[in-house]
Amino acid sequence: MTELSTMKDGVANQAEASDRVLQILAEAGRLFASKGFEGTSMRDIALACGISKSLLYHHFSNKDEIYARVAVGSTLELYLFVRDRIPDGPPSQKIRAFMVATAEYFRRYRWAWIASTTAFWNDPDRHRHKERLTRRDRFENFLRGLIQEAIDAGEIRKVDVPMTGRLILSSLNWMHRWYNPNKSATPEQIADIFFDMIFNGLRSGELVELPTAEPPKAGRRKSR
Amino acid sequence: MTELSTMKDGVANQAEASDRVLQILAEAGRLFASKGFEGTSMRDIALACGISKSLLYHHFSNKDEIYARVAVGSTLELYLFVRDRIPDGPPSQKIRAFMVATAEYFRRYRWAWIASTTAFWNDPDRHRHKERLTRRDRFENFLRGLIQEAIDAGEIRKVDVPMTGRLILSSLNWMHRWYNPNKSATPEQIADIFFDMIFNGLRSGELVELPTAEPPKAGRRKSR
DNA sequence: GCCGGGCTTGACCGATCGGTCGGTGAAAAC
DNA sequence: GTTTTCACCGACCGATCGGTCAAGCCCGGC
Repeated sequence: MTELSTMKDGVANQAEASDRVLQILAEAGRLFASKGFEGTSMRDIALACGISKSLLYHHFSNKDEIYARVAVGSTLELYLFVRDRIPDGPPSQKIRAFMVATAEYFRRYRWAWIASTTAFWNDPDRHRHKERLTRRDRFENFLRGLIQEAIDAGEIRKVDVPMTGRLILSSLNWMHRWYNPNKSATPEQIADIFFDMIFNGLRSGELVELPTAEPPKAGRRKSR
Repeated sequence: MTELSTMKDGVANQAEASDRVLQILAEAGRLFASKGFEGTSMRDIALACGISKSLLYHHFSNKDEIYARVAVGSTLELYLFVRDRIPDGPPSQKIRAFMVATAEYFRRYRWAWIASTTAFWNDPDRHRHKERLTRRDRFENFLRGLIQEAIDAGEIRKVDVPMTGRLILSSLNWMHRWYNPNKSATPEQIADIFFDMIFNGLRSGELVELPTAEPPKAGRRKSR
């Protein structure tokens, strides 16, 4: 039921869906995330929802559509979710906000996130696969824009932009494999730690402001 | 056939296996990696090998055993493979070597790597799951040891060791999702770039040697 | 009363799943 | 020359897969 409520208020294009549909999407997402698409049967989903298998076909035309609503339907939302949480300010802090917002999305829509980032990454459905890539590209290009912005502003050095984006996204995308909601920090805190490590580096040594650089931002390190 | 030869000379505990067994493991690994465990049928594997389905059961007792030989059987080897490629020298360079060696393993045993890091990550088989976790822990603890070593030597600042390990492994573990063998750099080169980003940081600014630090190592950045 | 229309169901379908079985043919062992 | 061994195959099994269908159930409007 917690899945249900968090999904309702977050994923915009599913706002008008009935409770039953939201329940099915929540349970299906959880199952897809834990057992994969092929490993999850329609009977499994029906059993988890406490309904008959036939009812699934009353609300959805087939298994693919359920998956599409779970995984594909929320990929666009990720971009919108994150974009709306980027504050005005120095570009490097926008990157930090990008990472924290992505982590928040992961925490709130965990099963949909896992299903969309792990299962079906080589989708046999050509059209849907293409659409997912388009949405994914929009999300990644947004990050690359922030990185380029930070380079232009002189806040980060002239690194390879796509490669930097991949490093940042890797740290976030892999989180679901080791994150334990009962232990350690929140996803947002973890994203903040990763930003610090990637931005400031692990290396010991004094950091000295460049004369041309903008005024110092929050969270700067002065070595140990 | 290339899969076959690379697998034969690399994965030690499969050295005595017949060509047919190696062929099955290679094709099965490729299929598991692209379609997942549940999404790959025994008929698929047999067809890919150009043999009958019955022959699979002549060489393996069941589908699980094939998966175990593909994924679990090579996880220990990853640790040994990487350990043997860590040179003597400054701890930070050991970390770099760790990343490069892991990337080399990824390049050479790509399908086994993908199968072991993606499919079946919540294994219904309790015993095998536990064994995989043990092997995985050994690999990760080895990295954490290197990180602690670098901290003790004063080469990297006092960061959270497990979290640092997760950041480094994330960058490597996610590589299979975007790496294109026909384009861009080799996995080893990518690992080197990631090490530079994580070790030196993205941040602009002059780095000044600490007086107590050891003599400079290769690859140091002197700002932009 | 009763009637129409969504929500819900169990029985059922053809296809495919992992796995088994008896048998073949050729080389190795005796 | 006979027997044993072994890689290999086609036919087949029960179970489960995704999906269909006709028929009930429930409930507000008449």
